[in-house]
Amino acid sequence: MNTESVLIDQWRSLLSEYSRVAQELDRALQHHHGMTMSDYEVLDRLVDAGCKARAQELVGDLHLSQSALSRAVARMEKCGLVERAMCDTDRRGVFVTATDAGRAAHSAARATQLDVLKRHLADRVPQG
Amino acid sequence: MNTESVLIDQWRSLLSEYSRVAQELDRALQHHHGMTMSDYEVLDRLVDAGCKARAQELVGDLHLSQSALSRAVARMEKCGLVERAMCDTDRRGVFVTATDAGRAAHSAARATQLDVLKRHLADRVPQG
DNA sequence: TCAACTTAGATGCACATGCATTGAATGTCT
DNA sequence: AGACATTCAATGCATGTGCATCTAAGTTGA
Repeated sequence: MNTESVLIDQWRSLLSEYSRVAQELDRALQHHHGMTMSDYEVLDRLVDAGCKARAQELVGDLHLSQSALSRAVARMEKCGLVERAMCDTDRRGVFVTATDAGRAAHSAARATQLDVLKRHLADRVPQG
Repeated sequence: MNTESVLIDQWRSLLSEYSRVAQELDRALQHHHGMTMSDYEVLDRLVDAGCKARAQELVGDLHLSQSALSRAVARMEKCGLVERAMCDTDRRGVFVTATDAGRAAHSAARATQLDVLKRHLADRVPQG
């Protein structure tokens, strides 16, 4: 049996599709919102979590290393999209909260994301 | 209808699976062969093309920018995996050829790749 | 209480990437 | 032939990333 070439084909497909969409998405987000795909992911999870979350929680949900998250938050803080706050119960921890501007940016970026996905995931067959 | 959340779910799945596999793959290739995932991709396409190809052709098949390819080839040349040669018919062009060491490295790295894919794509349902 | 260990997050560092530009070679049009 | 545009590949630059490390804070155990 041909398990190996099937695996490789699967991987190549996955890689291809990811690369295609990610490139468009990154470009669009960068161009329209000055935001990385990672930045948007962070903002998105943050909003999902009620616009306030421990950095630690976010790391678990994202495909980013701890240091990458730290810098993403720093970037976004500099842009006024989020704020960092001490955590009372554990002063090692950091609460990240989305500002009004952050929520607005998220909303706008989400529209951009959907637009890109519509154009570049359209040919995907939904899996049974 | 709920097209939008379906799209987003699809994208999140794609991103998740890609990230998981890519991370393992990158780590394994780096650790065992001192090679980037991109380096391996380049070497792989090169072997597919008969161990000799124009840089230009490679760019088309890969998910890399022209500059990234240029540097990947430079890296691999420094490691003795490939060689660059003038192209007679178009002296702007560059032929990239896999050396013996390059072919050996490809073969070894391919085994590593398959190992990772077996362990991390195993739960994928093959599509129709 | 004090020492050893663990955990949260920031940062120095090396490095891969994309964009824009450069320089050379080729093509095209008059 | 000569001027202008296009293409190939390399490179300066800015930036995002992971790894290893650091500091501060919390935890555990004697």
